[in-house]
Amino acid sequence: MAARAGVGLKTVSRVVNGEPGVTPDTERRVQEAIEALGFRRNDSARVLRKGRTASIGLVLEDLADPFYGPLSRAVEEVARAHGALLINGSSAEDPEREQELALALCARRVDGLVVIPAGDDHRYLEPEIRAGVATVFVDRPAGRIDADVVLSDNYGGARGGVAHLIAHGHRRIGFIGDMPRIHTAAERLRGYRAAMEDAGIAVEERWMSLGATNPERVRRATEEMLSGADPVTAIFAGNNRVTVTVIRVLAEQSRPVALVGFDDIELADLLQPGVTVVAQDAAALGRTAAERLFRQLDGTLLAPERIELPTRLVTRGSGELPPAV
Amino acid sequence: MAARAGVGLKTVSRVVNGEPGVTPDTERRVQEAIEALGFRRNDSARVLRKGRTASIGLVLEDLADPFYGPLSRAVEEVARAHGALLINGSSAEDPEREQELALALCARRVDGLVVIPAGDDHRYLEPEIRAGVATVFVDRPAGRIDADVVLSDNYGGARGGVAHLIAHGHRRIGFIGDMPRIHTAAERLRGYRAAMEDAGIAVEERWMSLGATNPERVRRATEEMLSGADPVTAIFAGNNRVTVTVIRVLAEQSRPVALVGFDDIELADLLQPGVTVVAQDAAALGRTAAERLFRQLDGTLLAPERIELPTRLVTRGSGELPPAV
DNA sequence: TTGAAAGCGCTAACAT
DNA sequence: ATGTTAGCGCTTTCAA
Repeated sequence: MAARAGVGLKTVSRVVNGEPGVTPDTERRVQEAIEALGFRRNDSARVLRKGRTASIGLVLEDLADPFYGPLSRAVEEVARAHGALLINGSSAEDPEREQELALALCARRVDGLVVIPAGDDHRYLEPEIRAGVATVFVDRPAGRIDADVVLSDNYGGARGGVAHLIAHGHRRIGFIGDMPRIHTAAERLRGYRAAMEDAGIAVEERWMSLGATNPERVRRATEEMLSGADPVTAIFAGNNRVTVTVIRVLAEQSRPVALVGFDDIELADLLQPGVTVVAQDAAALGRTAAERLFRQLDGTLLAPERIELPTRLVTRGSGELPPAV
Repeated sequence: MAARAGVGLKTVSRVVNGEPGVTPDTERRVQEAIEALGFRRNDSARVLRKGRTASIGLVLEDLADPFYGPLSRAVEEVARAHGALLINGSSAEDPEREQELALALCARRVDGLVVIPAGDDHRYLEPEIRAGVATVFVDRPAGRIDADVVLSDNYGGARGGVAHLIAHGHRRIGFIGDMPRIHTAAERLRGYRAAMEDAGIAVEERWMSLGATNPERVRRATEEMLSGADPVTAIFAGNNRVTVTVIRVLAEQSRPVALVGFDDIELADLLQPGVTVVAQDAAALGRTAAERLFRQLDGTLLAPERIELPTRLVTRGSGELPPAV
């Protein structure tokens, strides 16, 4: 490479990186050689030498979920603004896979890591963090480790949503959520209980159903709450997956059942009735986390913080239905 | 590291990589040292030496688009099955950004590249391909370069969808699509024209509108087609973004207008009427492309091929409405 | 079974 | 303005 241009190795390096101190004439000669020989810089070697990879990792649950797409995109935008690439992987809600992925990313020497936890113990990241890998957790808190966390106000959002149903006259309100080991699910359930308690309503066991969010289970849970002697008159759906299935089941019912869902859904406004939701801003979640990550990297070393983003109640009709007699 | 365990450098390497030829006793000593000193293998150096990175790149249009989420996830699954990580970036439909991203990925020495083209000239990838980077294009064909391509049958799908409308009595049918420079948009328009021609219908200019898919423009285009002397009685929407906006506009109309959309949409079955669509399988697109990529990598060197996946007409009501008088 | 030496492609530090 | 040297952390090769 250098030989072909008849210059020293370092000069080539200078040209490639646009560093100063090269005569226009030499530069041209080097450029020619680059073209002719088809030179392609090897960033692996560069990384090895410089210590920074200009890439960050994102471990999330499922890239195909409409909630994580925008989040991921927001992280990518911030990374791009900082000249970094994004490597991402899906944990599929499996703690082991989360760890495996996160450590693989660290072995690649990503500069930082944004993690949407599947597990509840992140001590395995301690050596990495000590070694300088910036780390931020999003959507759910880190487990057994002190780190930056960016969350939505799951508790407050759910509490507000359920209070909204109560304000519209409901007392028998069902809650269908994700597996209780998932932090967001637990928090939303807590919000549900709080709103009910605020209204002096004693919650019955059969009004609550936590578990996998696959359509079959959610359908069964919904149907059970709607049958029997004193069926619920309203349902609070714990996330977007649940909401979609509950909508399907409610559409088959003869009497109207009120519904408020956590997470916004596309076309929710066009259904009959429109679906009232507690919306969280997935993009803001991602953006905030990524910005925090790069601030860690900038050396503005700040103490780990817990940032909570507000949710927003969007009324569209389904949450304002009165209890059916 | 090696010093601490009192062994040679290579022995540590052997232990870390689980290579044979180490006494259990020595291995234990090395493991201890690893724990104590918090060793973390640096894959950058490994890559530099081995030549392969066990990672592939994915350049797509927008990770936040519900069409690309599942596609990306499918690519990731295949990569994972082959022990590779996925690095992905969004081109935002900007050819320059596509190129910048693709080349950045190549500089990182990804083993392969899956590209959803934004531009129509991919000669810039020739040196990379020659250097051994496996490359597959998805969703849209490569430009001015001979490479593997995995596509949906955009032409046939659109033709079938429009024929469906014609079969239900429509003759004045509008087509609203993406910018004509985008291959899928052009192909779908071609399918529209073919179906119309098959039926002996002379297409009028004002029935066709191609351009950006932002809500404002699509809304305007829809409203124009629906006004005037001989308004269209049916609309074929060129992709999921367009469909969503058209649904909104149609919901405001007093008379019913038939609609068939390209791409499936969540909750399309629950709207009134249900939305008839030409569905493509985004996950299959991604899976097929990624599998092809790894077959290139496996050395089963095959000649570049063009694979076309079928689409599926899903009737739900909106496409079966008769023309309103 | 183990180790020493060379080198992957690059850049930082120091000549010239 | 340009070149030389050393070394990033690992694996490959060959020798002990």
